[in-house]
Amino acid sequence: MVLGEQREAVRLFNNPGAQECADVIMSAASKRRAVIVLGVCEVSYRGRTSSELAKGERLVIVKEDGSLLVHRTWGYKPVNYMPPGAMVYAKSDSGSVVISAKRGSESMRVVFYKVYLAATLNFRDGSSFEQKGTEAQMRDAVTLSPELVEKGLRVLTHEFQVKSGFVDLMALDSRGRLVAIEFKANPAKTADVNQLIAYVSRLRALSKERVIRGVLAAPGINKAARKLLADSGLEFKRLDKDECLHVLEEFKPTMNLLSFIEGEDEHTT
Amino acid sequence: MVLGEQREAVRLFNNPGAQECADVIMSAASKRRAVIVLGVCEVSYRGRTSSELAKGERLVIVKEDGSLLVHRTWGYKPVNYMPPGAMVYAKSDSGSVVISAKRGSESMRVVFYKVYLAATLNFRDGSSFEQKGTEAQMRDAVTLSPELVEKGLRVLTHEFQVKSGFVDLMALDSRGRLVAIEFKANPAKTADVNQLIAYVSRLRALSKERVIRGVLAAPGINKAARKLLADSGLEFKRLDKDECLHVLEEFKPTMNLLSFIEGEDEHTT
DNA sequence: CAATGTATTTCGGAA
DNA sequence: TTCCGAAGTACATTG
Repeated sequence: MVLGEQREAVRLFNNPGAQECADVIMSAASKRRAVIVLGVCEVSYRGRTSSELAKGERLVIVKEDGSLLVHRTWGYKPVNYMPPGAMVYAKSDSGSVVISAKRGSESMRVVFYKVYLAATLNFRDGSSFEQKGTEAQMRDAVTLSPELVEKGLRVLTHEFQVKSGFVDLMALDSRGRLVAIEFKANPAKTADVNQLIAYVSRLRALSKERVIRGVLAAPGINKAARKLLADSGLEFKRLDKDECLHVLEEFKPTMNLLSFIEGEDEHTT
Repeated sequence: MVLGEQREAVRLFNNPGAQECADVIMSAASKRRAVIVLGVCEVSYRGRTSSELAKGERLVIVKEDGSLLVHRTWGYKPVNYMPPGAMVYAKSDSGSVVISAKRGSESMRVVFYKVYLAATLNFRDGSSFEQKGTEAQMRDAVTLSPELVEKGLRVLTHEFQVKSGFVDLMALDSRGRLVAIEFKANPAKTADVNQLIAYVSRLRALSKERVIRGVLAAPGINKAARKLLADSGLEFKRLDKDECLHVLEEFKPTMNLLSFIEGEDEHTT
């Protein structure tokens, strides 16, 4: 493909026969290389559910980690797939290419009646994927600047475990009341309120004499969720993702969060 | 690609120049056809979060609905993507191919420094995707055969709305107590118990004199969830997916569920 | 290893 | 259109 180079990043097989195509897939699998196959196929899956997909033209990707994706020409999600870790086999069977994938009790079978194109990928891709603006970062920002939620707030701990799960952040307000804070990076929904309800009721069961506040901190909240929250005696605090990122940027030069928290724990005796 | 046929399912562009590649993508977009591009690219995304992905060899799929996927050679999920509905543009810029996608406040930019292969797909795929063994089907099976959960159970309604959400199935047990049933197609977790807790506490608030039972019906349950369930005075009922499917198969010849339920509603005055 | 919760969740259905 | 919850969720993280 790329003449003059040692490594061939892409090797094409145009209109391969069934046997050739099966060989290409098996050979790629043995070398831990990804393969893409374009053609007419049908797919069946047995495992967590069962599914059947009748004949049609699709793109199939067999990845080097054993994951297998069947993509149509529309939609974000693959119409059928196997998660990473599957054992993938391919064979020729009466003019068709049969790709089978097994992973525990799950199995998938793709039958290609016609293959337009197969390509093996010998790709290099060591780059890391950097992402900003997640829920964890909102929590970190509030840990660094509790006033993002309210003035006088003091952070006690994060990921505090109760039976129903983990409270994102536990804090004390200016009047000494415990505050359980649940962060959401997206507009809060009823399910998120349920989560907070469960946490707060657990906390109240743990300590009946203390006043426990529950705060849902998110960039927004829908109407039903807001109503449920109010009815449950809990609070909403709008928290902007950009503000949080801004705070993190400010603190970044000084220290990183991990060492900050670890250090504090060590100094607190 | 397929000689002698009118339609060309796959059109290949081997080592295309930047301008040619951009043209191929724009032309495919205008005809609502999918394109795949193999090559060296970097990706940035701004929107719900921000992300940067440095240079590496990847497979990019531009689909006919405007979705755009950047796949590495491993992993089920695309490393970067735009959901369906994006406006996709491509242009050549100083030897590189720049693909931009916009959708509301989200935007993505893929820069290809080298394209090994581009292919436009003129695919036919009208087949429907059939799936069996979902949570909704478990609920339907129990509606048809309430004894799957327990003897003497009578189904009242499904998707009963309370403030916290929708109760999968409401029923009366043999002693006239209300039973709220939550189905899970997968082994039940703490989060599922929290959901049931929220529903049952809502129902109890609605009718203080009635006894309300809460049942979590799933093929299994993990330990923590089972403990939380017991502590909350709720019940677990193991429900096998295959049994449910069996019931559905049995009833299938007689009537379909929809007409069954609709009909019952009409006759109930 | 199991369990827990996020996700640029996506997707479909119902109000 | 908005809202809601399931998903063959996948995935990272932590006990």
